[in-house]
Amino acid sequence: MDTDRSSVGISPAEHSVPLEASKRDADATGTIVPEEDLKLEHIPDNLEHADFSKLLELDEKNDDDLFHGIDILDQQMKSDQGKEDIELRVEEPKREMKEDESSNVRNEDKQKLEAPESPKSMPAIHNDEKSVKQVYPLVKHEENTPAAIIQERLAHNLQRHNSLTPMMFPLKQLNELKSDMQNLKLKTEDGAKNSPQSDQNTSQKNAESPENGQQVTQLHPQLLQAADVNTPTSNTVPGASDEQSKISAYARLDFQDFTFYVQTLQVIIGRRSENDYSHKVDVNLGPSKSISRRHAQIFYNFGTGRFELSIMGKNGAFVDDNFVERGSTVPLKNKTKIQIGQIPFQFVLPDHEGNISKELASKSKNSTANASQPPKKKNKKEKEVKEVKEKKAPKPPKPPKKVYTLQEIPPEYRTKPTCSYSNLITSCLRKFSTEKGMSLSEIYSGIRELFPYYKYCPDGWQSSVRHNLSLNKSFCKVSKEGKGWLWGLDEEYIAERERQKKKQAEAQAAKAKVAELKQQQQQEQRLKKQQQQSSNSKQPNMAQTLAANRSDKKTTSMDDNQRTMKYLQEQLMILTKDRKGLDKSLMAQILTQALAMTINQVTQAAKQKGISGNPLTALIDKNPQHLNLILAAAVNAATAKVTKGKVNQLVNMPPPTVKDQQPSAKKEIPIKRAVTPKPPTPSVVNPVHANSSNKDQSFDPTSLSKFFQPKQQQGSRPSSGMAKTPTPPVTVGTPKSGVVSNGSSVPATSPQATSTVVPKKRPASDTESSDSDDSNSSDSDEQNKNGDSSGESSGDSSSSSDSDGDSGSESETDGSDSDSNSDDSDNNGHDNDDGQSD
DNA sequence: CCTGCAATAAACACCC
DNA sequence: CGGGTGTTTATTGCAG
Ligand SMILES: [Mg+2]
Repeated sequence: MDTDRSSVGISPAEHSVPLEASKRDADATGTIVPEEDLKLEHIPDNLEHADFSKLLELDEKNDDDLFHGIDILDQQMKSDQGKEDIELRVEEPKREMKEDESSNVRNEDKQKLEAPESPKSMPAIHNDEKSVKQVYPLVKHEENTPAAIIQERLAHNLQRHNSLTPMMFPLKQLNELKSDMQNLKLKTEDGAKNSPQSDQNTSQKNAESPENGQQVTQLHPQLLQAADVNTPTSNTVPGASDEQSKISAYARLDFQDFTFYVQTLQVIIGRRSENDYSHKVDVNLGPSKSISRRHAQIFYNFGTGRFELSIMGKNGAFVDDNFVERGSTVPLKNKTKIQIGQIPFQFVLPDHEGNISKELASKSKNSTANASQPPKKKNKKEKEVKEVKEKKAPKPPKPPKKVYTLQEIPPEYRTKPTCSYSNLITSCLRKFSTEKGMSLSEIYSGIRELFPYYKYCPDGWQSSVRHNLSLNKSFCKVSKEGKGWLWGLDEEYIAERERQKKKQAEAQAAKAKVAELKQQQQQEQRLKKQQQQSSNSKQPNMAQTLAANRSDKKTTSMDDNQRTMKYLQEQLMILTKDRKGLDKSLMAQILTQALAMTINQVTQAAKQKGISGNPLTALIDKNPQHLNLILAAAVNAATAKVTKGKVNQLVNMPPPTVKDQQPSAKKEIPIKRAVTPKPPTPSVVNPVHANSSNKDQSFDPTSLSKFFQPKQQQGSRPSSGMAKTPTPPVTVGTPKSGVVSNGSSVPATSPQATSTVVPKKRPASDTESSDSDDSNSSDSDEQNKNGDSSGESSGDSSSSSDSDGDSGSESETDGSDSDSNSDDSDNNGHDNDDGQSD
């Protein structure tokens, strides 16, 4: 009964919801977020479509009832086609409800749903049944045998058509396979005796449903393929008595004495005695009491794309010789051995071609190659959650987690949200976190709140969330609480990353621009040539003339650009005369990037300064040396990038060509000494400036060059990173605004200074400000301290390199190997110390 | 074909 | 001992 602790703090919403996993433990931590924060609105109340409403109803019922959902589903589908579902009635005249172990009491509800209307089409059905039997004479069963019952079932299965179907196999040679079956010997031999007739022989096949047509398809397009193939006419009676080739099914259950074809997405396996019509059983395993009425269910899990087996029977079952307790659900692979009570059987999937795989695991259970999934869904986007459900086994140990059945999940929550985990976590923290952060379980709940999909799907996502928290630098531990940490966002890092992204985008744009210019240039040249030729030859013909004119026009307009480009290219060539062993393609990349960077930076700088016109041209005219410096810096930066740091200084900073400036000033730039975020204040002083006229002021070499530095550097990030303050506990709460504007120079502005923070120890002089926050400061401070002192800080700090790493591609190499080790160890190990201070 | 990235799964180490 | 947490790694599939 305990509800998941996570839910505790977080959403009231959870209550109303079916209730999810029940984990329990209310540990102290529980408290946390103000409940109000989370609200739920997932409950679908807007379903107007009849189908939906049915689903809803289902939702409200409890587990047991759910199992019957199948009918509903089927029915719905059928109804679409206007078919019959009569058979149901036929077979189960009236179920008196009662007995079923747990609670079938509510079955009736469902029944209403399923068997609403009229029986008019009945007749046909009957025929079908007969035909079926006829068709497959091979089977001979006496009335009460399971086989007989099954057959009965099949008969109506015939009519149902499966809508969402995984792939089916045409069972042409089913029979052949059976032989293999024999191989299976489960430990049940005796069982057979016990339940004498239970497993008699009978082979049955279910005919298949007719049109699985298109509507169904939408959901699982592929599923159908196979079906389509065979389905043709088949459906109801495979009229052809001679060949059973028409049968199609998603899978097959091979019993020692008979075969059951799984032609619906869910099949209930259990016990049913002759007169007992109280419950529906697709596969009757006979009267043995060791088998529950609804002992197991085989269903197709759309989420995992495979069939799964849920054990509901009290005595559990054996799957591939391993005991599976009640309440558990296990995936079924091709040829999975299953034993319920004393009855062993094997689950067999069709092979890809749609044929039954025949090789079978005759001998050893070797590795069954193909995974179990028969139908795979093709578009991943539409992934659907799935589920199965189950209940908790009282005595056996654990209350597994509840698994939901497709029908149980509100339609709107069946598909996985597209956003990435990092976005998921970020928005969760932004929305629910307090300055202290959120605990893992709170994050889980927050995410479920944000996207109810996660309430219904299997827990793998939590692993992903943890993985993200650890790995992604955007998330940091803010403070410690009991078991784990409270997580928060590292706004600084995020801002930084964003900046970087932007920059990259710009660079790309610039590159594109360069490419464009180049093309134009080429074109122009071509035209020129043509012109020349033509003129030489004789008189230009019309076309040529026109072309020429046109080109002229363009030319003039782009004259500037061309000239500039040409100039830049020339300069670049000069600068890079010494290629230091780099090959052509690399050089090409470097030059292109350098060009792009230069253009980009100059343009931007000009924009900032409000300079209009073509800044490059202006620069060329007014201060070529300066331009060269920029080019040189760009080349170096591009080189570092392209070579991943192998080569850092392709060009000597004091540019060869035009040098004569102040190498000193610019020199510092390229390296990554990070640390001081210093604005380019240095007096700079330099000839250049001097030389240049005032106008140039707009371009400050230093500042520009800065842009070209490999990466890390910039602003705050580095400093913080290095400093190690593992990012001041940022708080998540306030962040909204986010981003810091400025970029380059000082980190200072912390995004939202608001909370916490306080860089703490860190000798570094610089780290920016310490913001003070009154309110939280105290707490945060302390926490910070802890954090710092604790290993973590050390880890990070040590990893200053790593900080670099991520940002810059170049560092990759180094960062990865050596660093990681040391860092890691640090991190992990240390955590403890601090720990409990709180 | 290679690289980078996000999603997944899991193995492990720790802590309660 | 067992579950919740954090870290890491390996794998996979997609995208550029
Ligand atoms: Mg992290």
